[in-house]
Amino acid sequence: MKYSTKLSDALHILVFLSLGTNQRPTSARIAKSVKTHPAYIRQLMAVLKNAGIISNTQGQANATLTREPCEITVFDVYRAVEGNKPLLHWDVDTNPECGVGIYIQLTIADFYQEIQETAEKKMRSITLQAIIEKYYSKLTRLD
Amino acid sequence: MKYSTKLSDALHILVFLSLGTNQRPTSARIAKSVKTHPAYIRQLMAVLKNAGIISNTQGQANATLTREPCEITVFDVYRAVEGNKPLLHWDVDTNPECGVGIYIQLTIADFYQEIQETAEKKMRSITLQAIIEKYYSKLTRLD
DNA sequence: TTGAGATGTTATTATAAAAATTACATGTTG
DNA sequence: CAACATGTAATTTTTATAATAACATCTCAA
Repeated sequence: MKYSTKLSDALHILVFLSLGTNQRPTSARIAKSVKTHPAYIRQLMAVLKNAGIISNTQGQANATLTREPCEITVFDVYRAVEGNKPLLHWDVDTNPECGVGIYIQLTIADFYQEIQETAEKKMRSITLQAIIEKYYSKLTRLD
Repeated sequence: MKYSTKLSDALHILVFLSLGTNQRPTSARIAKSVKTHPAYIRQLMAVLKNAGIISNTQGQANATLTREPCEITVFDVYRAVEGNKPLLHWDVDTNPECGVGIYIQLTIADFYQEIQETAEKKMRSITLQAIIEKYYSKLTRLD
């Protein structure tokens, strides 16, 4: 399949909103920046709105963050756009007849869960604020 | 796309080899346990062999681990089968005309790298030995 | 009140990464 | 030599995702 870039694109949207250019944040303008289709942006924004991360009104291009960038974490956005989809996938379809098969995968699932929690903890520690700051520093000095 | 289960399947193979049943570990037998195609198992085993995790001889079904299960980590297997593929993917194809576009994604890439390293550190801490032990404990008591 | 322009939402199509499968060369052993 | 195994490349199928289309609904200003 294609790789999911939903998290990246959703973060892109949030940074775009934070920058607050003098132009209204229409789905068309954001789509141009992300280089994608406006409808896809609207879909992501609907999800972000549903998760309470942004607010919006139909008919108007007035999307804004519902809270400060320092209070929005990468994990909030990940959960919003990816739901419960994990980073690693165990093999659901093994042979149930073979005792080894299913129990190995269930064991692997346990360890994947540990890896997931570790990654999620890290995601919780990264705020939109941090992303914006690093973005600005990239703009000024080229590091 | 489909989700990759290469890591899970490769770990499955390694546990299968560790268990050391009285039957030879042919790709056909392992495939039956994983419920997949023998050629796919051979492909994964070729990768594991190439990474120095197992040894094998063509024509014989004599695959074995090259080192103790406590010296093989989940990360070793991840690197072997997934190469440099990361857990999270930033959006490579943004608008270069829009300063926001590419620099946001480069910034996101930096933070993804941090998340990646955190997850990899965790993966390094999980050994095949630990998986085998947990597997056995699942077999005996049902937890 | 009407029209331009915006979001909201569903459905369909295209893309791409992965597993499944095929085919066959090559190696091993009895 | 025959049966059976791995090694490997090529092709096909599957499937999660992005792209796109279509249209309802909302907002605002002329």
